[in-house]
Amino acid sequence: MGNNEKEFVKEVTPQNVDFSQWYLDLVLKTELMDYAPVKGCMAIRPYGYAIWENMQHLLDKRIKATGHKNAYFPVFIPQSLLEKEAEHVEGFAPEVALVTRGGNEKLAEPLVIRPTSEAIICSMYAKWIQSWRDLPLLINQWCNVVRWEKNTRPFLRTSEFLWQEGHTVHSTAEEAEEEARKMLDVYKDFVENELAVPVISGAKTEREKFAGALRTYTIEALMADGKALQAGTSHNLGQHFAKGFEITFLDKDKQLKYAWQTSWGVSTRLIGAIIMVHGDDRGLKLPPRVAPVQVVVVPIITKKKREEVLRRCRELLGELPAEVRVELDDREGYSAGWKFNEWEMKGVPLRLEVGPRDIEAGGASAVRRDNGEKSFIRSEDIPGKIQVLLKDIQDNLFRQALEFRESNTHRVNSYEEFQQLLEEKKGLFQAFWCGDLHCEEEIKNDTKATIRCIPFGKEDENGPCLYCGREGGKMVYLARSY
RNA sequence: CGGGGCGUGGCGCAGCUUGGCAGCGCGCUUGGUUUGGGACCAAGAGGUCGCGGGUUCAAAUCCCGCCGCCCCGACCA
Repeated sequence: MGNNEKEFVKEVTPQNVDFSQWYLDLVLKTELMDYAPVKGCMAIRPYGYAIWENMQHLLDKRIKATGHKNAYFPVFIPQSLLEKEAEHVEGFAPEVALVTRGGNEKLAEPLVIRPTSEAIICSMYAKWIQSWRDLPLLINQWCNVVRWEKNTRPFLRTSEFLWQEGHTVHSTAEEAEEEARKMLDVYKDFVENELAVPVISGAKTEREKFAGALRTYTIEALMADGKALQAGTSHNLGQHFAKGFEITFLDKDKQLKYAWQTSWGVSTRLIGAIIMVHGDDRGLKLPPRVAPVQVVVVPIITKKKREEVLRRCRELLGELPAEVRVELDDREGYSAGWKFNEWEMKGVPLRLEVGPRDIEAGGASAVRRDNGEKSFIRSEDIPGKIQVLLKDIQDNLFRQALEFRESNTHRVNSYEEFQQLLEEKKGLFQAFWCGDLHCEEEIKNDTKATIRCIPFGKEDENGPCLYCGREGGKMVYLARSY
């Protein structure tokens, strides 16, 4: 190990110098993305897309395991459809992209490029649902959406992004509520166990909820710079859209009723979360479960032992369990040291070094990305040990992120204390809030911090409102956020 | 949309004040020597200086306009 971190990573700004620049340097240098010629749009490069594909696979399994089926709806939404739910159109109007021409002809009605698909999907659901027997209807879609953003950042906020959106219809309010909560739990399980990102789940305030929803639930994560990130949302839409789109069904009691709905989504933003939760000055640290390359084998080639080393490396690939994503870096012209730094920057969880000395000793050297620990593994132990190490790295990343979050969560009792700590320490803040919109807005105006969520399981804890001091306030988490 | 900063080979920058052959480092290509924490030598390739006007014998450099990107705010997955 060298004595100076900077020797290892060139051209990536250190986090403590400029976190934002660190992030931007990293996404470009590691070839996760590149800027495209359209404002706020990016090309997701193969290395970045591979992370998304792994995430898709793992989440899609969970979505299907909870009874949902995938489908696809059009990217174009007739403008009039978007306008059928008042709050919804008001919320999204400022950021819709509109198509007014098709070929050489002006369109009779402009088409909105979907910012989210409630409108187009509800218009279809209205046709598909007549009876209680048609319910629940549980559909998910993987697609792109477009929101004309002013302030964009790779993965965190882009004009176009990839996501999944679930849209379900139920016959009772209770069932819709249960669904919205269940899918939030699915997200929490997915994000914590696959991405190793700890999240706090809870409800959004009225002010922060989705345009058109009855209630919005959220999972919130804390980034390494002390800012919070909304990592996923699940909405109980109530009957708002059902009424706007005439989604009705004849119930068992022979009454015609409006249906109850939910929608829920996570996006490529989660890639940003992985970067900002786990990364360090040497680059990305990808959780093994979603890393495109879990193990990189780096041959230490010397002139005399060149063929022997390469042969042993190729053998090793065949000995590893088939499910391990492994890559042999046998590129010529790059020194071993250069490759070490490159793969560390790209966040590969585990590196196996195979050189003459390792072969001599009957094994390979393993180096973990999460903590830099180096160990020698005998050849016969490699297949089993690799799996153990990857599991341990995954767990360790989660543990470290959780510890970071806990040591950066502060309980505050006064507004002055809150404002002071917010400047000094950043992070998440626990406090009480009376529920008044006025207090919520004043806090935001004063501090730039928002109420991230009203956490589940803390309903019994009550106290004086952070802002107005009124007793009986609910426990909330506050933070500055992305 | 307001405030600030920046646009010069792929990347990072110098040159601009005081107009006069478009440079440096890294990367890239080829050949050779190397390879246990970002190797070395040699020979090469690569630029409408963000875009459009203007001033001038002459513009990366001066003037006007526009565009893009980044940072900080208002709005948001």
